Amino acid sequence: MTPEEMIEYQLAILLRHVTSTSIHKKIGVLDRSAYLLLHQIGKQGSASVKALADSSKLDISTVSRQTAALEQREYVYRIPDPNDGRSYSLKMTPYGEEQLAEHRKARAERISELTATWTPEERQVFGELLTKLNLNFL
Amino acid sequence: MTPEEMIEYQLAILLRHVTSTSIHKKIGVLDRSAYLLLHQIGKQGSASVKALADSSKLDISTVSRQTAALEQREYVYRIPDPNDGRSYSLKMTPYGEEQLAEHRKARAERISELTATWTPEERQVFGELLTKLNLNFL
DNA sequence: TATTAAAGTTGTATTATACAACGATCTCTG
DNA sequence: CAGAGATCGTTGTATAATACAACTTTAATA
Repeated sequence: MTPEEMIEYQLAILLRHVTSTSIHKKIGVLDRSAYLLLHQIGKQGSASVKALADSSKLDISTVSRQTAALEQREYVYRIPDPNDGRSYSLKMTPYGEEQLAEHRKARAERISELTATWTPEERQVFGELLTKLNLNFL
Repeated sequence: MTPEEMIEYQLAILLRHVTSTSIHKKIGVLDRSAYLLLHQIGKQGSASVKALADSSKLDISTVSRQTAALEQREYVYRIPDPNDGRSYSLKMTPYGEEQLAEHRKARAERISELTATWTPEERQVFGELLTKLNLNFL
């Protein structure tokens, strides 16, 4: 098997694993969508629905519903964009920040478990290669 | 950011990327489910619905529908299990083998593109670490 | 042998997603 | 500067993958 074949196959398996452990037995309180959106909002300080849709490669209608859910659960609040009456800035509430931090911690712990037998170098290299792969997806 | 945090975040992103490129713009003809099932059947020569459900960590009802679809498209056929009247052995048809091979090739090519700037060692290491991660999921 | 368990199918519900239609607002061109 | 067309966001609808529950048939066990 070539490395490319190994990667593609293992990615397919990984996807299956991760979806099956995240969809119904979600880690922590946030589902993957919520987690990624909060992460993105946190990284940028604030973001519009459109910006989130672009960066997550989801349809704006999907993100609209997801952000509405986040707002309803009081993870985020929205302030009207002063420069554009159609648009909002979504910002995290302190509660949202807290939930995100907690969630990230739970996820990182899960990774620690899954890589318990790895060397620190392996974890480092794996993280870097994943990052590099994701950059090339864009 | 710790390596664990980097890994968990990049995995979340990767999952988003892969689902968005696989669900609606599926590579080749097979969707991910079909691909993984065929792969599994191929690896073991044949498999029952139950065995596939176990190894893919999906509900048996889900796999039942998916294998029915595979059968309907003539990628697989079923022969009754001589030792168990409730069960079938699913085997790939030559056509199914062909489609699987083609699909794997398309996927591997996609990986080649995505890792075009990587060194061969990086690809090798990444494939190995992914494999190791998946083993720990079980 | 009678009861319980297991394999598979089918019905139903949920969830994440995309696309389409729409209202409100913005931008740009004549 | 007014109207046409583009854009932001929401909501309606459709689809696909999934799980759970009910059921049938067959096997295993007590």
